[in-house]
Amino acid sequence: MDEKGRNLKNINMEDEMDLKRGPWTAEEDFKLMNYIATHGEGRWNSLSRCAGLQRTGKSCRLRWLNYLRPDVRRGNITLEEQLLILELHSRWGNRWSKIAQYLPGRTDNEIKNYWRTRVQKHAKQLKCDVNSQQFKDTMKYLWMPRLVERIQSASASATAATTTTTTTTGSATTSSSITTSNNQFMTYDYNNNSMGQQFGVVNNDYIKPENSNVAVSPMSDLTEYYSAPNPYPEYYSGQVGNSYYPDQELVVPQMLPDNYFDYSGLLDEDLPAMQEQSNLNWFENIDGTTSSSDSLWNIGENDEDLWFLQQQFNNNGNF
DNA sequence: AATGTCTTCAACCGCCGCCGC
DNA sequence: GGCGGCGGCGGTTGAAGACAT
Repeated sequence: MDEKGRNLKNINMEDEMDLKRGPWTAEEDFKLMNYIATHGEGRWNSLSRCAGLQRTGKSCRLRWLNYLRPDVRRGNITLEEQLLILELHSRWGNRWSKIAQYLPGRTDNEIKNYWRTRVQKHAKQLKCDVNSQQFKDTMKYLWMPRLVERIQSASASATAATTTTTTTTGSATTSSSITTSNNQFMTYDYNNNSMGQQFGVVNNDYIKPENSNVAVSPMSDLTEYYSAPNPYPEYYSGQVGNSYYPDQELVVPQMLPDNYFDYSGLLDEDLPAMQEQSNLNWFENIDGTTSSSDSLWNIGENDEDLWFLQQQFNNNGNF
């Protein structure tokens, strides 16, 4: 019986199938992990039977992919991840699995939950439809730039932070490049209020994305690579069993492979034309003063944020 | 402390596409 | 082409914990 009160729902059995539903027990988890460690994953229905689990194949698959996989990553969604989710959702909509491909260790289910609990909540509070153009603009012109600011703010206080802001005179292009501790990098174009195409993975010490005059050097700990405690850490550390990856210790990778991401599909060709540049000054407070980075709030996370969003939403609804 | 309400997220459901027969 | 099994995906649910009153 764990802290989540598992077993409580297991009283529901399908009459003729005798299949178990509800929360998984620790015993079931270990059966599933052991079986996959020995035989690998896939063929979920037969896997379930062979492993002695009275679960549907789907249930086994879901439990493995969303919870037991050694590389699954839980915990708070970081600012960078929030930014990425907002950006990718603006491109692809509710294609959670596709979005999840670009957030290593995050599951489609988790991203979907994040969207529903955080993003949709604010749409509701703003009394507008989450799919409305107005709310999309709010995200694009308010939420995302603020996130970028907050990321920069965090990086400014971090040792050896390398977030870079650059201004190109003449074209008035202002952009920011952010490199995260797990080697993701992304750029944000304030002119277009878009992350554009320039995000991917840093493969070496320095990177200068194409079409950008921003040189980015690696940074340390812009965001802590959050590695939530695995439910069965001793299992994956090799103390209990280690046959899933026979040749190596099972640990949650702290550094992802250089080619972990495949951003090849991220083309902007099909994106709608960028909207006209916002007249808003992102760095200006309601009272006209300029925000210091330190005082920037985690947009969307508290009442103050909501008040600000509502003010901007009401006053600049046409952006 | 008790109760009610809200939030979170693991798990389920139904649909769809793919594949082998 | 039809059928059934399976895996994958997005939508939804509901229990448990957090928070408010």
